Amino acid sequence: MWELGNLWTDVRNTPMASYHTMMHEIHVLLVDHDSEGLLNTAKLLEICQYRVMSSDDNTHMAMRALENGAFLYIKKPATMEMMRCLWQHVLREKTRIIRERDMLVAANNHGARGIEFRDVINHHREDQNPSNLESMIMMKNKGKSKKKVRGRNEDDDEEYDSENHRYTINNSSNVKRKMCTEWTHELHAKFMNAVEQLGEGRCFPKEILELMNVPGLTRMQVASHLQKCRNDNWRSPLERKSHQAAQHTSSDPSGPGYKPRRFGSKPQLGKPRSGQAHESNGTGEESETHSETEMPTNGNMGTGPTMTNTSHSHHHQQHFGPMVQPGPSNGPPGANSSTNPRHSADEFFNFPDVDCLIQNLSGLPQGSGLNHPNPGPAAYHFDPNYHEQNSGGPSMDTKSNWSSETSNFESDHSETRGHD
DNA sequence: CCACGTATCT
DNA sequence: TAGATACGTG
Repeated sequence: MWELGNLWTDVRNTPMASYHTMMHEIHVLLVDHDSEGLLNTAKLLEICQYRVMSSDDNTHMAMRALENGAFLYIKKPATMEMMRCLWQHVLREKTRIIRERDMLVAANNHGARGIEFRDVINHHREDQNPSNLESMIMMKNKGKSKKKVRGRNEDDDEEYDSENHRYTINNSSNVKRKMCTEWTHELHAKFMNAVEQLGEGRCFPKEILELMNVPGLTRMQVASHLQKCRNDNWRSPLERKSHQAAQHTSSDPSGPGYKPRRFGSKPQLGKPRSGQAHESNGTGEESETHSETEMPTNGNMGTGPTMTNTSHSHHHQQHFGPMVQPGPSNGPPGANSSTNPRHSADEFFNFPDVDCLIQNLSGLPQGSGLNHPNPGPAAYHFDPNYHEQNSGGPSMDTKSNWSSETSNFESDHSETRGHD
């Protein structure tokens, strides 16, 4: 937790960014159906010298901000204490973003590609009517998440989880958010590449994760994605964008409920636990097919195309290399406006003085590009056209891949999983 | 305890 | 819906 007192002092002593200036750069968008509450909150914020952009008809703006990753969402009643602490969240968030981007950039320099994140708010609350919102603080945000196991009903207050980046503002009005990775085209391509390397009969989350070598990505996430892909429940962002993508493979033999399993997944049985017996391992992995106990879905395997290839035979040499980047690398905030058209909401996310402050306090480079929602080479993409730009790019037939290539239990990967 | 697959949640 | 999480199993 940041120490308010120290920071407060630091901020005020900071020559490069006066407190007043900094606060004025923190834009706060208020959305509240209760005009009185709106006024009250606005008043609090203004007392604290934030720049308040409240407007009774700012629904559109609110939505744009949300779409672009607003990250603080505060419920009423807002208190002065909360207002006074808001700026810390801005700084913290920005600092974190810088650090994470640095990490990702470093990783990129080593050939590894970070993952793209988006805010769950953005994901789940698109349909949310602004009138339901109490009030919110809109700020740019993208970051990484890490799982946090919680009880199901555990919905009440939570402390700040440094790994999860969830916040709780003391007086029970908790400001929490949840991040989730987005399986982009590129990320999925890596996933598929790993799957193919492993062989479709024996792709396990852990192995996939290791092969993917994507910083920040967790096994759980890979497992989740694997599940979706196995059940053919995943659509690439492009497909999603292109309007549900026409159901694609509806020409299935088994009828409407037909859901071919991918990658030859075999729950439990197919999984040769490291040291474990892994009965009938060796070559004939299909032997498990009948020994199968409770996976009716496996019947689908038979219906599938039944590729006999090994992973190598159809190894698509997909170039994950130069990930499509929206614009010229690291251009100054407005420089690449041609490729990165600004949104109206962008103006919320521009805090030059805050960056300055961060630089002072943390020693982080100022050229970190935080001024712009679409910073460039890192994995944070705000550009809504980003995927569209990709679409023209390397046409990796990821989806069709799965459709055509089903599991292969006959693959002769003698190499079992070598660890654990 | 770890990793997995599946079910369920958000 | 997509992705995260819960949960039971080996």
